[in-house]
Amino acid sequence: MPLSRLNPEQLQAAKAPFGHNLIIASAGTGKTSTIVGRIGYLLSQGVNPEEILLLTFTNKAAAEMVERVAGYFSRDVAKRIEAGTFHAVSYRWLKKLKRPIILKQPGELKTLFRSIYEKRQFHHIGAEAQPLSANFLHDVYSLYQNATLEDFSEWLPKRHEGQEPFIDIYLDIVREFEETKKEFGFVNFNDLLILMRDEAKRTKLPFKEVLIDEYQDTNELQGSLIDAMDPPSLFCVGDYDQSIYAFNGANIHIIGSFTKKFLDARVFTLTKNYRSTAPILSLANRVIEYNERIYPKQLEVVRQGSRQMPKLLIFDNLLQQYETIAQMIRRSTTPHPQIAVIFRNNASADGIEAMLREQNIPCKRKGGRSFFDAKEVKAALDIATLMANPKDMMAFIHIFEYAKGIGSATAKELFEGLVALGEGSMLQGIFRPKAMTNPFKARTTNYQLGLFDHPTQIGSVSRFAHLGFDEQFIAHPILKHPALNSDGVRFIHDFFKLAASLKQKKQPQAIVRSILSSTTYGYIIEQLAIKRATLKNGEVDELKKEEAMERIKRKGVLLIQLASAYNTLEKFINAMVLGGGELSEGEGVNLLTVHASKGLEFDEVYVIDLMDGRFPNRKLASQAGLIEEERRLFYVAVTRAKNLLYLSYAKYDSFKDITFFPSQFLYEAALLKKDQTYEKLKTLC
DNA sequence: TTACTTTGAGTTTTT
DNA sequence: CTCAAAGTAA
Repeated sequence: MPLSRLNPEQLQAAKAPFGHNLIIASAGTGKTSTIVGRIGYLLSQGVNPEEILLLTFTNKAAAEMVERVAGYFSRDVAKRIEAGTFHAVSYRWLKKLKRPIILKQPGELKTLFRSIYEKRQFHHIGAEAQPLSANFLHDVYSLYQNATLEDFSEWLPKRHEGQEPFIDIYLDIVREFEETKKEFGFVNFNDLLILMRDEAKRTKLPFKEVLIDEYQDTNELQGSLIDAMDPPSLFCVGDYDQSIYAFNGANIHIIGSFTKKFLDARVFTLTKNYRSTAPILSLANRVIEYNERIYPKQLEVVRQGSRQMPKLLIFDNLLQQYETIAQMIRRSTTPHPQIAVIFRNNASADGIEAMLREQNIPCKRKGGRSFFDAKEVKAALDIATLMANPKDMMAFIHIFEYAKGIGSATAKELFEGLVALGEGSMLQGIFRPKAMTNPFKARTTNYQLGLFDHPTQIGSVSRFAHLGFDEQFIAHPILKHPALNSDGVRFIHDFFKLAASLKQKKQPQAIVRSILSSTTYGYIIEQLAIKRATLKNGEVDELKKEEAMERIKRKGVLLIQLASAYNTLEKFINAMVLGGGELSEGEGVNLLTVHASKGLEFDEVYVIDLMDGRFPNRKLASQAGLIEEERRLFYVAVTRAKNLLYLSYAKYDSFKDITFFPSQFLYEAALLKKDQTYEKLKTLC
């Protein structure tokens, strides 16, 4: 029973009565054990696993907790618990309710937003300020959805000065954006939560208790979703000092006002730290004391024995820092997976990774974003997406843009042509096209003036007869498109063949394999490799091309591996969107941003690049309240360490010729003696 | 409308 | 340095 392993204060929390329970769990106090214990307690009290909802910050965290529950009970019981991120759970529920939604990669819908934005004119408005750019407006809107329940027109001018004159145009863009998404069934991450909230308002969900991990990072949208679910019992676990997602609308007010919101609230505080040694903890506490306290912090160190002091490492040069740390890691007796290098900005990762590679030290880096951003991965997933959702015009366009002579405009017309030929179904349009003289009605009226009704002229089918394709294909009405050249026709032919073979398959892995070995995909990656190997003078470096091809193939292998874990194509594709960012590549030393390190622990930790401007990020910290958030980031970083903690900074970047001052947190940690530099840094916030 | 060239802007963190 | 936007030729 998981409860027997808990200490008295954890046990008290785990056995809390049903109701509104808040558990303040500082770093390393056994938060996960307490949640697992709580689930165990609920199950022992006769609550069905299906009636438990566990919301976590990452899907990995959810999987780990479910795994631990499985260890105490059975896999079958654990699997029936509804667990995952807010987004993943919402997605599953909306699917269960048969809502017609297609989850798209965030960047995709941003492109859609941009195309809607570009139809608008701004210059006729005599405003002093420049309008926000399309990308920026999209991000502002997305933050708005997460951060507040106010009207956009109220919220935006408060945050962006001088933007009132544009607000009507912005509202119109947003309206069309929402309408277009609805029309295609596309949803993004925010929509999942919003739609789920609407469902929760309409119908009572079957949960007896909702457990929320990392409650301090809940934003207004997530908060309103929980309110809408209105479960009979809440079990919220968090730590004020670890709130680091303000940029995503996280609001520490939500955890701070829990007892005001629920007058019957019970608060449990876990005070015993099992993770870190005393010197590490006291360093962390010294720094976080500089933030205003909401709850008093009274951490007790449990661990005794060897107590190595945290070490400050100072370097003259940035590269020297990376090099020396790589050497220290090489000489360390700590197993590599128990070592982490933690930094504020992803930019730090490249330097340290290169140095580790040089010394043959394997390392593991969160490769999620960059992996799925790669064009070759996108192309493969777009093809797969199209098989799962044949209505996805964006995926179709992305694929067909690779064909020579076909751009986004023609690709769109081809898609619409196929849909017309298939009487609403693109796939049917490919395989069983309706007899139709010309699927491109709109075009005939204003383009090339109907020339292509004559068999030998442009747009007629017979002009491709010499390419040697079978008669049935040559007769396909889609080939009547006047803009097509023989390259385009060949591409269409190969794609049709691929689509036919994919239609036979069900297993995602088999589908991915077919895609990767297809002529269409081969053609796409050939183009990508050539582009990457093209030198400034326009020549193609064959060696470079080979290398590019090699990298592309490696990603393909990974994609096949990823696909093996799923038994339907739809599940696979959506898991890639929902959990794609969590996937990491490689084995060995962990390279992590502070944000990514949340919830993890390591024997030996290096927090690097602790320079003013980088950490804290000066551009951000100068804004009100954000130096506190940077300080919490520092707190999260150092509290990852169990035994050994190294903090490092470099005085100079010789590549960019920048001189650095040490981070103010090093002074606050009393690793540096407060001097004029510190006084100067303080004035900057 | 596409394909290619040049210019220019930007580099925080994530589901 | 990378990548997107803008410009330009066909």
